[in-house]
Amino acid sequence: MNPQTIKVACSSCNLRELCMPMGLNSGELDMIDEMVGVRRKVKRGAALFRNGETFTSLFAIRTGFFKTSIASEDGRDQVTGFQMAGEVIGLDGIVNDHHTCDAVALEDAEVCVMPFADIEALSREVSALQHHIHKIMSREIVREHGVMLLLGSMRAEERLAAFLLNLVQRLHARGFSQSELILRMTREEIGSYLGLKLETVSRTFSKFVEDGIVEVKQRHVRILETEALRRIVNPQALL
Amino acid sequence: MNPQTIKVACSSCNLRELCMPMGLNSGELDMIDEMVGVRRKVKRGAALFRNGETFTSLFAIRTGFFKTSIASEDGRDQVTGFQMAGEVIGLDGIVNDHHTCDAVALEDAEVCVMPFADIEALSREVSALQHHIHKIMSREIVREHGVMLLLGSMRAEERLAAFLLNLVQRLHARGFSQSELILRMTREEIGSYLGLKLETVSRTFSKFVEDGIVEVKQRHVRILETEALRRIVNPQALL
DNA sequence: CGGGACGTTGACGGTCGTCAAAATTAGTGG
DNA sequence: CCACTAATTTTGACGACCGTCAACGTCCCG
Repeated sequence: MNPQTIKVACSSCNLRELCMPMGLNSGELDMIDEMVGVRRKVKRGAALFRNGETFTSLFAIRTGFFKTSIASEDGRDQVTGFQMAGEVIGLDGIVNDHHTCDAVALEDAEVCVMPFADIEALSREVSALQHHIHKIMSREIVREHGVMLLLGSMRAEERLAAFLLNLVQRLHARGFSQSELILRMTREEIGSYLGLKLETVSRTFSKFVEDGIVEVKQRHVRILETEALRRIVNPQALL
Repeated sequence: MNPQTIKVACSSCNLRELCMPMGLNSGELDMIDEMVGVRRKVKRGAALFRNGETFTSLFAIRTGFFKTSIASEDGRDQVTGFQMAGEVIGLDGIVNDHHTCDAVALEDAEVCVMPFADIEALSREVSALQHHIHKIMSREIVREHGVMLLLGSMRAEERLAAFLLNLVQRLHARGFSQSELILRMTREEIGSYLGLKLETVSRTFSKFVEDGIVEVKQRHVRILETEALRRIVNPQALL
């Protein structure tokens, strides 16, 4: 059997609560199973889609870790997000029928391919799915507002602290440790996301280690003082 | 008649092509007219909605100019966008049924109130409307990617040049001049949006004036050298 | 075992933030 | 309509933060 077309029902997927609406009856679940046509495997370093490619589907991440990034005409690029299991990517492609960013796997990954035409058709039948899609898009808008706040008003230490807290919180929601994580991205990719140069990211990690807030061994990070990170993000909130 | 409940049909609104899907038959247009319940006037300085308020409706701007902003817990705030006629605001509220930002009118404004429950109901009937809503949300996501690029990788001059070009382009699409505009926001609000302090915004304007690229008289701006602004945004693209 | 990608650290400089003061404008009430 | 006050804008001086450039160290994969 072609590994690209393995079929596993959404109704029995353990990420169901992350990417699908709750409270559907079995008939509705069957329709969603049918809509999610195929799985696709993406090797580490490979692109799920690239800027300019025709948009046909949204992708729900089953396993693995992605970054999305855009490039300006003069070659600068900006990482716009890091996505993990249960999150949906490809929303940028809807408006103009082609993707406007690159989505690259940072570790071997598998995604569920959801043809957008099918999503829209099914949304007209199942209002819970319709509302779920709207929520996913709204959530992405709200997330980006938070990134704008970070990029627009925070200093390097605040940015990195906020980044670590956000990552570990999302990982914890998926059953991983609250205090330990493995970074799937390079210092340069972190820097691109946070609007910092890779040297500044490295220095800021070193500062946190000196202060006893985290332990860092390459990409393995152990958070020793979550509260200290919170205070760094929100210095005035103590007053 | 209560001015808050004046009714003017979408089908005869001259902003139709900006906020509504094209190619609807008259029956579909009637349904949309019915969904857009009321208009609402918002005085300059007043809020259309505020962070924490219950989300019920999206708003299409008929006249006027808005800013949206979020506040962090420690009092910093970040302008997340400036919106003008034909644009839709309130999308942030969908995900958690309450708004997560403030929308404040920067000049006297009038909006069309579109109850979101009605939008969803009608979207299930009219697939062109459904797709249009998806596009509006996707467009906002793509716009925010651009802001992230700006905040993450551009210097002050590049940010302000990109800001002016974006504003004048959107105004031109609404029939205004390609080279002249009136800023409806303060230097501080521009700075907040661009991740700069108001003094830096002011200094950068002065620099552009020295260089003969723009004329600035308070909030009135005349662009003398559009190409120079483009080169500032994309310095390397010339090579 | 070797080469290349990745990460760390140091020295230095530039950009932009901070603080301050003055100028100009806008808004308010008489 | 005008006077007065508050808000906004401009400009300067100075310094902090972070970017740049460079060298070195470490890890991973073939």
